[in-house]
Amino acid sequence: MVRLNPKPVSEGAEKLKAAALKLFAERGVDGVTVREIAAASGQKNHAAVSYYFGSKEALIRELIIEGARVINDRRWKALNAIEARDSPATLQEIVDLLIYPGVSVRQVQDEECYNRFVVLLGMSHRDFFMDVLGGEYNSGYQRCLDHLRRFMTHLSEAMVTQRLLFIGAYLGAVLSARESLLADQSRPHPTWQAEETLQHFASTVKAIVTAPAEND
Amino acid sequence: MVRLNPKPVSEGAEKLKAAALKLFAERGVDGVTVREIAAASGQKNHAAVSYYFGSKEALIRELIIEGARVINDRRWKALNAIEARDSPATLQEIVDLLIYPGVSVRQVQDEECYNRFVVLLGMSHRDFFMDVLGGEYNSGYQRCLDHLRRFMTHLSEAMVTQRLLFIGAYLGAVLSARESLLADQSRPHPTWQAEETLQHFASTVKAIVTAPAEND
DNA sequence: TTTTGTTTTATCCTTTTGGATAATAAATAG
DNA sequence: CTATTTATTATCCAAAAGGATAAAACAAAA
Repeated sequence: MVRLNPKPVSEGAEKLKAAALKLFAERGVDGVTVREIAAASGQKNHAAVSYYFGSKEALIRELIIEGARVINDRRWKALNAIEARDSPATLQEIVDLLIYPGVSVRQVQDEECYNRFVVLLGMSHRDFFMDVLGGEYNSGYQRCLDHLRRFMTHLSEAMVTQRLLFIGAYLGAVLSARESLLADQSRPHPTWQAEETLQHFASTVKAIVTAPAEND
Repeated sequence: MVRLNPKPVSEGAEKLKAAALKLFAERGVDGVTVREIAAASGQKNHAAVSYYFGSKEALIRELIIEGARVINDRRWKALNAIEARDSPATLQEIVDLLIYPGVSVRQVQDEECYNRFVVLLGMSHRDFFMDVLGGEYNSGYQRCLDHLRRFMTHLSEAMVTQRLLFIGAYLGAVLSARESLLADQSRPHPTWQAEETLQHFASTVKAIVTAPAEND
């Protein structure tokens, strides 16, 4: 029977979401069938997706929102704390807030997938992705960008806009690449687990923010 | 009749390739059907893809190689000229060689698509993509990276490796984003056509290369 | 135990997919 | 002009797709 009020809080639904996120991150939503998702989650039948989520698209929608909400909440909490104190936010703090909330999005110790999933989806289904994300779940990111502007007063407004877009692309690309390397079992990538790698990345993001204008 | 020796040098094949590249760049190879490709190229029938290329996969293969060859040739020619002279390559020159050969890959004044196509494919079908690309068509890029190393003597070997990967991700992401913005007719993006934008981007790439180590 | 609600399983259905084939049309030899 | 190659078109096909349904298995409350 098709459920009128899908209740995704259950073990089966969670397994399904984890399996779907992993496969979507690896191959994109169009490269994965609901049959594969069901099989990867241990189900013998693909009707499980319809049962728990109504449709493949609804499942994708839920995965987007779930991760975005986690990341957004982390940014909001941290920014509220920073803004409540006396001293202004440092560049390091803001860059960290761009990077770290997007790491380990799912609390369970699954393989990290969310950034690859989101980057791939944002490229191949931009309209759908933007529609699902809405303005709501992106507000923490926007708050970070507002802070970043304070560190780019040496640039024209047009250049600031461009550079913020550069930074957004950089974030998604590197966090996705990191996930790919961590997921790659064929070769060991010891350093990519390390905290220093993310700090190294952060230092290059800061370099983009503070790079001079070069108006020649 | 099915051709034994497909000869893709023809007007029909070129139209097909242009249409396919555009669609693949927008939605990924799994999100586009051969029927859509044929229709977008003006063909009334999807058999055109089989006729000219043998299969959808063979068409994708050809698109990868064609663009990679163009980019690689540009890098080789420029690097040969630089290395033939007395003075060593400057950082600006090498960064330009990372960026500009990937711009306007198809000589015809089509919409630019190659970077989106390649980034999407590299994420969703990494093994296939790497297999098609082989070591051959990537040699110019590797030569650029070898030059870049000369400008990163302030970093440990592990950090250099990481930073080169950061740069690769950054290049693909920004050039892809640029293509998306240029293709977006819904809103005007005047500055993204401009040469200064690519130079602005180059200055941020240089900032990543030269950023200090921050070993604390 | 019986009843009720939830989850899994086994099928079924319609549409779409990539590919194949054969017939036709167009172009280019000879 | 005729013959032959090249290109297009109209169908056909088997496999795979997302989704729907109903029966069966399971769990929990009465």
